[in-house]
Amino acid sequence: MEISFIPLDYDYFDWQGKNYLKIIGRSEDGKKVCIIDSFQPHFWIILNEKISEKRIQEIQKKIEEIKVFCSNRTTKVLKTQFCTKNFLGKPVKAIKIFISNYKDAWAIAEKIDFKEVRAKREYDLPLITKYIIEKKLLPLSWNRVTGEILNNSQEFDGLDSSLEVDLCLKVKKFQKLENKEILFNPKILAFDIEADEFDIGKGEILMISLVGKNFKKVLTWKKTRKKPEYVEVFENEAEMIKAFVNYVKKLDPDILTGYFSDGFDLPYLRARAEKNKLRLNLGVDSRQPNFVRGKISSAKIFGIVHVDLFRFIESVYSQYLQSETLSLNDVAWELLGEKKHDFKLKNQKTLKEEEWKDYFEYNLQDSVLTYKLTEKFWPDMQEFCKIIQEPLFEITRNSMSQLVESYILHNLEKYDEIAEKRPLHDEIAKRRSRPKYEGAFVLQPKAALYENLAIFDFTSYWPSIIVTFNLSKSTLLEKKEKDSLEVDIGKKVYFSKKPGFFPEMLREIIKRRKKHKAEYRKNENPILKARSNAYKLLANASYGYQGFFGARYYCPEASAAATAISREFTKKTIDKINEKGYSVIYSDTDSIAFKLNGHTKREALDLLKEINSHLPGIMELELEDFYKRGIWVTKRTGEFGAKKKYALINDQGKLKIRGFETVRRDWCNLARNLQNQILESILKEGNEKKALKIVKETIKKIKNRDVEKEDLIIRTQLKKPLAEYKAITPHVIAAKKLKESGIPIDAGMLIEYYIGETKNKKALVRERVKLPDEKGNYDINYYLKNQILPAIENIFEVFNINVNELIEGKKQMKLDVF
DNA sequence: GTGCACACGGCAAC
DNA sequence: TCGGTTGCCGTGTGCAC
Repeated sequence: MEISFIPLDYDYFDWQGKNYLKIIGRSEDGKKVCIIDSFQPHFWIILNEKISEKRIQEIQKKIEEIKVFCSNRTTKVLKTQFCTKNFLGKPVKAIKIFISNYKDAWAIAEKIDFKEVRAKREYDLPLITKYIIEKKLLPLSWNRVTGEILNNSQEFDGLDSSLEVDLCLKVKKFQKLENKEILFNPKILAFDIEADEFDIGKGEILMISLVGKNFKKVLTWKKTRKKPEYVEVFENEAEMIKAFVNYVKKLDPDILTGYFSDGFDLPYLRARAEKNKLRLNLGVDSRQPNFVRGKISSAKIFGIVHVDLFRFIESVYSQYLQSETLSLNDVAWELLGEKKHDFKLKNQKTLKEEEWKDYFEYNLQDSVLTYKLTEKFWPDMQEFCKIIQEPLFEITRNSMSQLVESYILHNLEKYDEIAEKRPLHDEIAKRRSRPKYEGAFVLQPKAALYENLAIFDFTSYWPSIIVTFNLSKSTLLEKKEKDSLEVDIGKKVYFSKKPGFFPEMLREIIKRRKKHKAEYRKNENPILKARSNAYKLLANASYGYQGFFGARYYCPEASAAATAISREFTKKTIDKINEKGYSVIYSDTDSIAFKLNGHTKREALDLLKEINSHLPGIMELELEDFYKRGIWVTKRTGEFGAKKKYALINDQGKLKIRGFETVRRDWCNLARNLQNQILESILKEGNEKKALKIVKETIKKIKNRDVEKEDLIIRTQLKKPLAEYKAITPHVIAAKKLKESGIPIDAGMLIEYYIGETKNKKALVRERVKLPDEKGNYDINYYLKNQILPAIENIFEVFNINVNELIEGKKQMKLDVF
């Protein structure tokens, strides 16, 4: 039997003491297929260089006799092979050790104890990763698979008959179908639950919505007289949960998707199924979801890829979103232009008959949004999966640094490298306590309103430095060598000029990103965009990876060298721009803003060309944009210009605002909106007159108590459990108030409050905190002095105007007089 | 009691 | 365990005077 097959979900099992893979995917004609493949795992030991051939053979012979007994099985070494490989860029003598069961690789490695063994490696890779690297059955890629159909076979203890699939094949061989792009549209099913208690399992699940292509359903046990046609009513919670499982099985999706379903929906379903003595047998082998431990446990369902879209967005895309929170509502609004339905959750017992309809609608809409967002992110997930070569389940949950690491592991073969090991507990502790290294350069600006500006920035600064200067763990030298690169990072460090695999991989990533970006420009489709973007994200994360304490290829010297080199280039470039008759105003890391001083744009572009002709390697400076005006302000404390705070307007009238309160979510909308208007007015008009008028109107509005409460609410995130706070700040007080009113408080919650008026005018801010629902007058003085003033004071200072006087009314009187 | 410096905490820039 | 450092600024806190 021969089929075209695309792998979606990977799992493994033991049979007769050996490892087998069971991989679920689809055939070209849409059948759900499970293929079973054998796998002969191995790991490596690396030997000292001066070892004799005879001694190597002795060691091999002794290793081949090793056996371990654990968990009711015996695992043995099957064979060994002597090889010359590379490790951290250097040739090494190594022995490849094949074993019968990979789960015991660790135990076998522990039994190997010869003084000639320098290191043991690759016993700590996940089995599925190891399998994919070895056999190259890549996720989401089409393969021609030849095999034997298993139909009620005794082999593998009758595994095939327990699987709900159309076809089960025991693999003989397979081959990647190159140059054949069969379009694969996964069947997506989105779900969302509503429960009457927020704590997992504490209340009952009231309803479950399911949305697929041409499918919309809300399952409930609540009996209401009038209900929308998509609502299906069951006798009780247990029957509803059973129906949910049955629908999932019947609809047979490739992807079951939820929004924070790892942390809420699936754990809740599990808890309620247990309570009702039901099995949540969602897997194609009828297993229940497996909760893989982690900071948030990941719910894995065999044969259906459970995607928690929130986690993918959080780890991979959040930095590119404008949304102030990653709530479904905010993200859907930004990406789809749609919102959740307006519905204020309250206790179901007090819900009126007609309100249930709204509740059903609300529940359905959450699944609709999750479904649409998953469709929208599908190209991105797919491209990441293909590029990183890890299964979709892992891709959608791993952090960027893990994705970088997976990419490395799946590409080591080209360099004949043995993989480095993961750091263990003690090593991590040591790395975490390392002193910080110096970061990038930030130029102190002079506060003023400037006209006719340009900004240059370095293209992919960190990756281009790492590639150009060959900075990595494997190229770091112990001591100075002939023709090595010397970098001062507080002490002298040296890097080899012989290209290392990490910088070379990064070079390849950047090359591909360029290629796919060009392709996308010719043919704008979502797949090409996602592909180009995935390479970009991967390149950008590589700098952080080397400085990350959990990395296999951790190298703080490389990170510190990269920042040292960046400071040098940025400063040199600033000098050069100044020398050519321009005036540099500001610079942060990889960008430089300067005044044209009467030069034309053409001349500025010529300067850019000239600078580029002297930059080494793949380093490149590019034009970010030309700007009509820009404003920099002073810090509130001291008279120096503030860094990381500026606003610009380009020739097309588009604003670019950085660092100001306008873009910070922990300021009330009143202050943010006002500041935004002020900046826009000043940048557009070129003076402060109109802006001043807006300020006066706003102050009047505040004093007259005409401001809506929504605009006064301050939102601050609770970053850790309440009890851990040393400083009792206003948002901590607000969180305590919430808790007292019966709302569960968790780290990560965005706490909302406003500042109310009290008799004691000098009370601490935290003593004036009120929750949004609490009645009371807002504190006029607080909003004027602590919100409005800080937001605009420094902007007007540029024009020598004292806003404080305006607020207190002195100047206002004078102005009124004239 | 007031003024100051500093720690804590959150969030942004890159 | 689950990228990094730089920087701003409000609020709280402890100390000097």
